[in-house]
Amino acid sequence: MSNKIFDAILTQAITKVKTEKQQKIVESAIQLFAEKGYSNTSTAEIAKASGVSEGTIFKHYGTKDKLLLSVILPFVSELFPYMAQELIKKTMSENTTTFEQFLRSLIKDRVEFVTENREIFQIVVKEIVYKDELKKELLPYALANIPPIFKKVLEEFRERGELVDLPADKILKNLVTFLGGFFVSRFLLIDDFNVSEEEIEDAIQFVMNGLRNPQNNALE
Amino acid sequence: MSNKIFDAILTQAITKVKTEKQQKIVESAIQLFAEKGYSNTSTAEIAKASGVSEGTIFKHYGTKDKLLLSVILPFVSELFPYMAQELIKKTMSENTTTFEQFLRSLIKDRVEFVTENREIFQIVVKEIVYKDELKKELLPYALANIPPIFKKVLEEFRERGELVDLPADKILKNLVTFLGGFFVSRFLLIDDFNVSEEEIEDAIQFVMNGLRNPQNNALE
Amino acid sequence: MSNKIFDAILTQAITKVKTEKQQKIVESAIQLFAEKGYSNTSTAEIAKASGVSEGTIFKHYGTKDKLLLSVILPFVSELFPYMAQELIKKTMSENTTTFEQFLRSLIKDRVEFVTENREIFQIVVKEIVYKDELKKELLPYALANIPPIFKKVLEEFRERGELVDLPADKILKNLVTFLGGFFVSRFLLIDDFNVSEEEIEDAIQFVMNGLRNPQNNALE
Amino acid sequence: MSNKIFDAILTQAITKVKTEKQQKIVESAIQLFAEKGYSNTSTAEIAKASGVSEGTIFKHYGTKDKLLLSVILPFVSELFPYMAQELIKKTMSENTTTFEQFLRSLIKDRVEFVTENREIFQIVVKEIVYKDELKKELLPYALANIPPIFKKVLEEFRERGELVDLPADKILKNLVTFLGGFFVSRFLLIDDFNVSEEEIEDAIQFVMNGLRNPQNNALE
DNA sequence: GATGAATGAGAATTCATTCAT
DNA sequence: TATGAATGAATTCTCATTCAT
Repeated sequence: MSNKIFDAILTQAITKVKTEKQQKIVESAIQLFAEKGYSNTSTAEIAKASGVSEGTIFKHYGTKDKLLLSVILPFVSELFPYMAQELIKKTMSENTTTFEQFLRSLIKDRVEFVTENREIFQIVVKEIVYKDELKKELLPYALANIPPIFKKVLEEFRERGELVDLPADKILKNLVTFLGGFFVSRFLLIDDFNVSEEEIEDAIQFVMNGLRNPQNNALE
Repeated sequence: MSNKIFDAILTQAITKVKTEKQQKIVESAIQLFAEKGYSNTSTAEIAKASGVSEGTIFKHYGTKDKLLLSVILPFVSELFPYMAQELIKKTMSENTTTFEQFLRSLIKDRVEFVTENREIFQIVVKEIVYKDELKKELLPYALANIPPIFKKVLEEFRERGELVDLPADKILKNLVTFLGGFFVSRFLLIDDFNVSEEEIEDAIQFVMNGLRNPQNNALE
Repeated sequence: MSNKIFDAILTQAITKVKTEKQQKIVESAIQLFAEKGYSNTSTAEIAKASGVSEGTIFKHYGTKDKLLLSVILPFVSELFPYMAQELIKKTMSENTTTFEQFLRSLIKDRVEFVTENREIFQIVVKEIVYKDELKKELLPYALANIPPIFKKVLEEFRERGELVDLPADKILKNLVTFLGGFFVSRFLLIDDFNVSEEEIEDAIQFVMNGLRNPQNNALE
Repeated sequence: MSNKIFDAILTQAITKVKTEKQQKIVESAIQLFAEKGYSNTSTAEIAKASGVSEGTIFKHYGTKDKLLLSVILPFVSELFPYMAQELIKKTMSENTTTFEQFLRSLIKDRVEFVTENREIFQIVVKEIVYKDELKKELLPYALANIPPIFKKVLEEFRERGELVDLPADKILKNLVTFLGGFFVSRFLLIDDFNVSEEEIEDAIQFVMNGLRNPQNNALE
């Protein structure tokens, strides 16, 4: 997020002391954006939902766009760097000596995080899918931050002999595809209020072993 | 799609002879909706892009909403039932005696189909993600059509001893999660102009075998 | 007016066939802008005054700014080139053998023109004074068109021995200062409905006895 | 300026002790009004430019309109009466025995004054041109104060045989037209940072040779 | 069937002004 | 005295939709 405006909005959103009304504006905005999407939510609705005049919204956030960013940026800016740090920590930690343990820990941790921030997660995904500008800002940022570290982790585990003998790139691609599908389907398509332990275990088994019957080794 | 309006629009969209202008309207609408999203595309833009007056659009489609459905419905109404049929056919076909072959055939076939209809695919996904009403209409429809047949297919292959010994439900969930992630990431997030054979093979290997090193059988 | 947008608006304003409502919009805009100034006139007022919905105004003119230009540009684009042509014609004409005759003819002609377009004249002057952007567009344009030709004319008359022996630049500056003051004071400050012959003659005498070569005593 | 509100604002603006913040408010207001015009300057801008809260502005000045008057009135109320006094003094003074000397002295003095108060001059002219209400207040006031005294002065000089044999009214009209054009063009249209001696002399020569009695050939 | 002028409801945004602290 | 949060009316502008031709 090299963009200066982004930085300005972010620091303001995080550091600035918020009045009660501002709190309510952000809360209402989060709820409405998550539910109906940014484009289908009017500032009048937000104002009404938060018991505030429209003027107040613009006094504090300038434009509807900046309001969206004020909601999104703290989330994404926490999501990714945090992930990066945790990835490394988990790899090294004693509790995650195997890749499977690492994966379990990662999924559980992110499920918890997204569960807590379900609505913002929905907004982010919806707008990345819908607003080209946002996609163009956020996607490169995400791609620049996560994959490199993830790849290192994967290489580490592969060297330990735990992973299939494929380039880390390829492993990463499929893993991210599955995890992306997992989070989006659970937290956006089906508004699943809690992802069960069992479901997580099933996912882990799928990632680790695939669908092939282990007894049936006749590779084609 | 129990909805009568849907049916009416659908039959009209499919059966009715289209004038040249109507063709252009639909083409332009598809392109613009795919690019900018339904909410961010005005009828004025569509009119301009298709070299037609705004009046004409409404003469033919009544409302902007119906225009969207005229674009989407033929696609989804073809996509899902067709898939169902093919699924069965493929399972039974001689060329797809193994699950892996079945999977390969399925993915290739759908990649081809979505590649050809990339823009409508993008519209459908975007609006399912964005418009709750559409999600509520299409998702149940899709869930009612695909999973049951898919489950049958999976059970068939499991009985043949090719698949891991888990309930078809669980297998299905993870498989769909991955395939959903695959198509959305390739055709929507990254506007990939052609998905390579290699990429497909990698995906198949991932689904079939997972990430675990086959040499390392130390199950935890 | 090198600006492309200006050209586009100008040609559209001149060539495009106007509906009755458009006529009324322009008429009302002219009257209100002249009376209250552009900044102090709302599009709602214009809509009301012209018996049209606000939407219609924007359908035709896009923005309030473009409406202003649609009103102003035909006037200025006619005013200056026309002036240039006339200036030369008058100098050469037999009826204007002396500078005084030339001056009289010029003033009368422009008085007539501005009298007919009094309101637009007021708008132009007001906005040049008030809107920096417009001043920056229009002033250089005016300065590039009028002075050079004017200077030639002055030099011609000076060579004929009719004018004081000063650089044409200096003569021009003072002449324009006076004429500018004349038109602005009569048509803007005091909303004078008709400038009398007598007043014009007084002005001419004022100017002449300043510019006339004292050696040249041949009073007409 | 018969208006009581005007008087109240004026006396307050002149007599009341100003806090530092008030000083800054007025300074910023002057600068912004001069640059962008009253209508195009928001109180928020003024607040920001002067490092003061918006509340403070309204605490002190009540309305934006009154702030404008607080800026303008001290200027005009000083400008005109002062001019009147000076006019008489100059006529009688020994240094200004001729009309030309009087004119030179007058122009130089006013050029100096306006140079020092360039911004307020710009505000006054802009708003007189733009705001009908202000024009209706100030113009009659100016017309009631200046012309009568000016006329007396002109009559005095005419009786001395220095001026052309025309009614003082007519002389005045053309003189004011030229001087008005002079000040407005130099200090508003072209933001001339200093009007040169030479330019002033040229203007005087222009005026003199129009007004000077041709029988009176005693050039200074 | 096609046009395009016209609409009016609503969208985002601005702004002078008020008021509790 | 000074603040700045809050307001609501007004402003520019958008847009799906209607309708006479």
